[in-house]
Amino acid sequence: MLKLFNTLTGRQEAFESIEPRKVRMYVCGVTVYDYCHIGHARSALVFDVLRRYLEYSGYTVTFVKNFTDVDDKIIKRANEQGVACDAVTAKFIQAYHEDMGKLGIQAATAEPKATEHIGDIIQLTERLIKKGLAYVVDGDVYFEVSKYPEYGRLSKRRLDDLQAGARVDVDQRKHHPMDFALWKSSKPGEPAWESPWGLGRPGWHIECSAMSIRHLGETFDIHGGGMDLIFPHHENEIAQSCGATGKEFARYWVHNGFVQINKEKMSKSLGNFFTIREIFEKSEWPEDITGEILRYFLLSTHYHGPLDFSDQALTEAKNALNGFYDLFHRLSEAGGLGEGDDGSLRTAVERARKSFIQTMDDNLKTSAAIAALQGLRSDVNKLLGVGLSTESRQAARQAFRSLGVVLGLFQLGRWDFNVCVVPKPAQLVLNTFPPAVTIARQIRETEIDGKVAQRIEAKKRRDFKRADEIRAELKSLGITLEDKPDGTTRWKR
RNA sequence: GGCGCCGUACCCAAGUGGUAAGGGAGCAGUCUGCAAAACUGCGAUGCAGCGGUUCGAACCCGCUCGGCGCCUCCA
Repeated sequence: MLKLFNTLTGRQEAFESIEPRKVRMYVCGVTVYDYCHIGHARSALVFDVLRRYLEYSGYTVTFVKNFTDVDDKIIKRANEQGVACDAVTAKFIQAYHEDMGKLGIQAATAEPKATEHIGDIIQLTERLIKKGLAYVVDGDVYFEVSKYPEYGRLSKRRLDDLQAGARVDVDQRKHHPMDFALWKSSKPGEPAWESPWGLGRPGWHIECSAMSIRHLGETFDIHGGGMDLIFPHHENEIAQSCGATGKEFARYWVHNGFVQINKEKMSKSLGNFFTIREIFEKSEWPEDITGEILRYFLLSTHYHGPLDFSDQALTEAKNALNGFYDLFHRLSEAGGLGEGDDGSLRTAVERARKSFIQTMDDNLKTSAAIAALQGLRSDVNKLLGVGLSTESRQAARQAFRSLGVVLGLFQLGRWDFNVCVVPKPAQLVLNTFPPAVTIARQIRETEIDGKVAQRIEAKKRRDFKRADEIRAELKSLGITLEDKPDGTTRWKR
């Protein structure tokens, strides 16, 4: 039974879906005016994993993630670059899909854009005005916070407290400093739509209410986003939606913690952010490996806490992952026969699976779930030392694959994590290159394999000096060699 | 000022009242021409600090300290 920390109640609660075996969830995506950084990646990944785990647990998940494609920052960016707003948003929506795709983040069931829901937004705004929860001033529409008595229940704030901390430059036309715009009249040159209040565009918060209600209904199961969205964004969504419908909006509110650099929140204003594509560009590893490293890193901490990003952290993730892929490679190789203990394997797999489920059920403790997989890795390595049947080796690999898919890990093929075997000299005529690798990688791997073959020859002549030179040369290029007992050599990055 | 998150070994990180998992790094050993991998062993008498509750606390309560965040756009 899955338990989730619900920001609304401040407690961890057993998750029960409204409809049996079905989950409807909404996650706030990004405002598309720039490339995404790792903070965005973390949020996207956390909810990607939540979705995967719900599906693993047998739910059918309707997962909606929006794009905010009308906003001050977009307008500013478009003006700076002298292009239309929709050129900016189209570019960064595509970039979003590219970047998140590299991280193995699955597309949502629906990915609506604010501009596609102007009608819904206007309708919802009218509904709020009719109910007396919103008022019109000079073509702007504001939500009147004091008319929603429960305002502050998500962020645990009281209007009085907020008022005390409110800044000086409050718009005097507002009834209360915390009143927020549902509809903004537009200046010339800005994107604008016809509305009962004149030409204008939606405020930020209203779009999520309109889109979630449209795609998921007035009450749905899970609403997620980064912790910085709790106030005011999600607070305002609740006020609008519940105000308009008179029903509960989302039942479980899930928020992820920040990615930090040197203990500080990663943010544009501090300039301490790394974009996802920047990391891929700078990575010394190929794209699919870098993606898995990032995923492993981002999941190595519980989603609710802060996570410090650093080169060292990435290296540690890579090292930890190496151990898994080394094992997968061993599992794929022939040999290792002997007095196999296939029953012990089944026991180990079952133990790992139980532990994995138990920790994931406990508010998605991915760090502990990974620990369960590490335990299985250790168990399988030991069993392999004794010997396992071909069937058991396949079953072991399959166990890692099937649990790993929940985290989006361990799906790469036996060759793809840069573990390759150069055959014995007699077999050198055989081409063993994997078909999936890129041309660039093939060329580099060809060179490596040439060196390795030279070294095997040197070893045959018992010219260990030459053999060690080649090893050192490759080591300086980040290539590690492993001589296997059967005379073949395995290399990896 | 209000609200919230976090604080466990060199690093990451479990544990949520019964006497500190796991991984990475490091060191030592087995193996190896040498390495690598794997395996074995070592590694916090202590869980930010101080009090309290308890037979017993990293876990519960109180206070304090430290880091971060939100209250303005922010994943």
